Amino acid sequence: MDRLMRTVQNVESRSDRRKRRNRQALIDAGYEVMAKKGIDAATMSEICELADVGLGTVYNYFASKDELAMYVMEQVMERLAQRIEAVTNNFTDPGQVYAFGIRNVMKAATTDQRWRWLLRRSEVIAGAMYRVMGPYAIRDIRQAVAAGRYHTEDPALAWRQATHAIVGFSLAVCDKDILPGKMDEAVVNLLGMVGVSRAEAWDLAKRPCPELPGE
Amino acid sequence: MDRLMRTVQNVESRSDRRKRRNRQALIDAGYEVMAKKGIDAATMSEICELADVGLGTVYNYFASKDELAMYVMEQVMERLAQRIEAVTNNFTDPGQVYAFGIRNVMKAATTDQRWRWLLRRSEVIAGAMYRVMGPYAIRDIRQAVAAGRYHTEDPALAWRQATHAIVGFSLAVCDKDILPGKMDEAVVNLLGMVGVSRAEAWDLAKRPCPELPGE
DNA sequence: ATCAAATGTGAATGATATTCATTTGTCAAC
DNA sequence: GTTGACAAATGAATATCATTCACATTTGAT
Repeated sequence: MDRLMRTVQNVESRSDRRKRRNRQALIDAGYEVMAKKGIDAATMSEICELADVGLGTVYNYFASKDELAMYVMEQVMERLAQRIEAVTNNFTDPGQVYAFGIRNVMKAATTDQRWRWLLRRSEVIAGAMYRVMGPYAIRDIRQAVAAGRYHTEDPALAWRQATHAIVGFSLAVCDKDILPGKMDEAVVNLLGMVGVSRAEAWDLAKRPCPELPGE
Repeated sequence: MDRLMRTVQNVESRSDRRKRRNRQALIDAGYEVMAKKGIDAATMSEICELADVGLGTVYNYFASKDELAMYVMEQVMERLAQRIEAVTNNFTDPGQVYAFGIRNVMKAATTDQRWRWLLRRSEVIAGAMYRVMGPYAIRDIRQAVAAGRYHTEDPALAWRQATHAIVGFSLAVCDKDILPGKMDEAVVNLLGMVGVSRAEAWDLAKRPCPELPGE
């Protein structure tokens, strides 16, 4: 009865709390270890050790190592999306919001040491980026289209392609196949994908870029 | 002495022939098995079995399973690139060559059952696509820029981003997250990335698409 | 025919994701 | 406060491969 009450009233029991703690601890530990050694080299042992749970426990929360990796990526994306959102909230030019967003995703991906290893599993990180940041990005594209700044029929499609292109660029920068200075042009290319003319895109990419709030 | 002669005269000895056969048999078997089960699920055992060589032999030719996978991908790309080249040779409109190329890469990636599993390792397939098809694609972009049809400062950068965007699109189609009918628009987006206006891009994407020669 | 070098071989190794039989913790009911 | 049934945690044991390596075979110059 009590349990039912809690469920109905959405009150968290002790075990619910522990479950939430464990789950989060595993994601955090996963992030820590995967960022340090890469997804493949990260062992479940080390992750469980760091999360301070038994080796078998992780499988009560995630079906596989890959699923854990996916949730790790999603958390990384969610946090970045919210930091970007905090800044673009005040923007007035609808064309600049998306442009600013992708600039910052690239900056994080190419600059932050912790991202580098995660990029090696492109399809996982691009998938997480699509799912988690998509709602923000697609909305931003849509608004810019409504304002007549962008021209694209299907913002979701453009975003899908953009996520992979962003990951590809970041990966190449990390591998030193592309100089980081190319970032502006990479942004211009991505803006071209949503129907912005080359000249306008360069204008957007060259504008000063406000700092993101700290983590 | 004889050996030296052969080397100098570029004549293949028996063992050279065997080596070439083995290497090729391993790549072919790798393609076969990886296409059937995916790169991760493909075992070296099964690949060696199919190639009819001992389990240890593969390591005389490739440093690791990942390196073998890379060569498998490169071969897939090389063959496709050459089939595309055979058709675009006769094109007169410099803007259409690259457009035709990416259309066909996407068609192969989304249609051919054998590609599907390979897409699951995006960064490997995108890397192979960049390296192997890059010389053709970058040349095509460059010529279209010279003709005033495309507008981009760095064709290599655009191609780098395009490879990942192509893989991302194809992956999403295989996962049924995007309808195959979206391909034209995906091509339009990619053309936007090389500075083609939306209207021109739609024109290019809608043109009839000659068939590729058979494999 | 003989030898040294190159190449092939697959049983053994090592690393680690995943499973599962047990133990431990939780909480509603009495 | 005790109990019992259920949920969750645990880590030793298992299973699966990639990779290695000691040895066998083939090659080709002499």
